[in-house]
Amino acid sequence: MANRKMRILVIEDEPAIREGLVDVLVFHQYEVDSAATGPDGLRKALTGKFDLILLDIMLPGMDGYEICDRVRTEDRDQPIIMLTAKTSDDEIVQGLKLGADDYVAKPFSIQQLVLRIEAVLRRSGSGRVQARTLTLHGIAIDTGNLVGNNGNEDVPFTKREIEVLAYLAEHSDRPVSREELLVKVWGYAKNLEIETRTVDIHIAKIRRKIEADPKEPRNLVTVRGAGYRLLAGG
Amino acid sequence: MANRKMRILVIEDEPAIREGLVDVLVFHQYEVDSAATGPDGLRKALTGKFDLILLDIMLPGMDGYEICDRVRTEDRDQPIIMLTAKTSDDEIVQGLKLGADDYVAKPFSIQQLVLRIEAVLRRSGSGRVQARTLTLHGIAIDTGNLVGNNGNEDVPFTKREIEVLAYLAEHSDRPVSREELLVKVWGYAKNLEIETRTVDIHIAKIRRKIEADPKEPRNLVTVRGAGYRLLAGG
DNA sequence: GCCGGGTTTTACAAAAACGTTACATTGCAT
DNA sequence: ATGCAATGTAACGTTTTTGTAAAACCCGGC
Repeated sequence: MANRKMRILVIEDEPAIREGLVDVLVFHQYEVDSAATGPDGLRKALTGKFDLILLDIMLPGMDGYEICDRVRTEDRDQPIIMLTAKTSDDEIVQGLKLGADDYVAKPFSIQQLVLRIEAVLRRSGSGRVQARTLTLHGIAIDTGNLVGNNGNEDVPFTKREIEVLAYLAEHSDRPVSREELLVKVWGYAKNLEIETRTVDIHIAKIRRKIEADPKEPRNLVTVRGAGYRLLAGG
Repeated sequence: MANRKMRILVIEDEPAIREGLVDVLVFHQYEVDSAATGPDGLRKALTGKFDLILLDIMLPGMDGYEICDRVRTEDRDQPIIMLTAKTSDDEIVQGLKLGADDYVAKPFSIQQLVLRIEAVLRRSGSGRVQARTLTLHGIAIDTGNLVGNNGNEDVPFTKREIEVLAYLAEHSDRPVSREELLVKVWGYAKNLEIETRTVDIHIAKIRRKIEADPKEPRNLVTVRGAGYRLLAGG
């Protein structure tokens, strides 16, 4: 599973959008299949071979909610991203409640969509952290090779550390709580009473690697009462 | 995301249902209290500290309609969801007339109920402090990151301070009393003799952060005898 | 089995936030 | 002006949150 191509199914009736999505995803190194109708999409989805399903809500023959529901009945862990035309909260909430992992409101930017796709795939445990470079104050981190370079020497990171950093980087507009990290990175079930300090420990270790002065962090700051936040830019 | 747990009161006489509801709601991250009789339920409901009340109609001592009515007389905005055993239109209509925000007919699926709860809470907009920017005279406050910026430097806020500011901002058309803040932000029960100055202290601390001259507040003013008021705009 | 890197728990220290008490000050009615 | 109730706030003790060293644990490779 390490480096095989991820398989994505696109269920979308509008030809222009469907073909555009397929092209973009192929360009981004995914293996892509597509369906133009609800029933056809459901049939393909139920083969269970896809790492992710991109699912439009408005479809001829069968709407996205029902497909989502039926696929999830079959496979609780099938990652699904809903494509919703409206931004109505109700619609989004309904989608998420039916088990979608994320939703993207149309019109969406390709970049946005690809980010979400990578996030969902990583979360789903397929374990692929997109190889890229995180540029912080005083250090650049190659998430693919698990190493950083501070201009002086290479600094090795563990996989877990990179996962934490990648998640924080993806949500660098806000602080991320320990609970959220436990759920999204560690895969703990939500709602459990928490009695672990493992997040803090990992943050401390990361800080020792990425901060010139870990006591005065400039990259990975604590927002007391809310969580940790990675400051973008460098 | 600086948010507190939502508080829900369950008023239901049948122990099995009541306890089941409590368990489910606790699991869903709500802070839950319950009452088994009408009078007890009314007493708790009138404390005003709950973001939502789940109210059975058939109750010993006092029926759900009366409770709904009396609670609504006290607080027009108290969100209430009725639990009705019958699906009779009359019953539902009567409940909605009396001001219930929604009704759920027994037997209901948990999923269904949780969806309704979330919908009502979202509509009522109470509780969770959503990330946004409060723009005041001389300072802009990012409630998601718990920091303000006065054009010169970053000013950190605590969670409680942000909750108070957010509540005042939401009701900036009028002064908000200390008691109301204690109920809505601190979660104290209403009608208790007050012997704490903690609200004043927090106001003082907030003023030191948001006012150029805390002695002459321009953003957070005192309305003697009525409470505090946050002046919008900047 | 044993070793070793990575991870988690334990245990304690430090820092920040919180609430109370005590007293000062202000505004308003008389 | 005087008195009283409401408001402001400094200072202190308590609780909660966060930081981190050190020990325990876990698991794959040999």
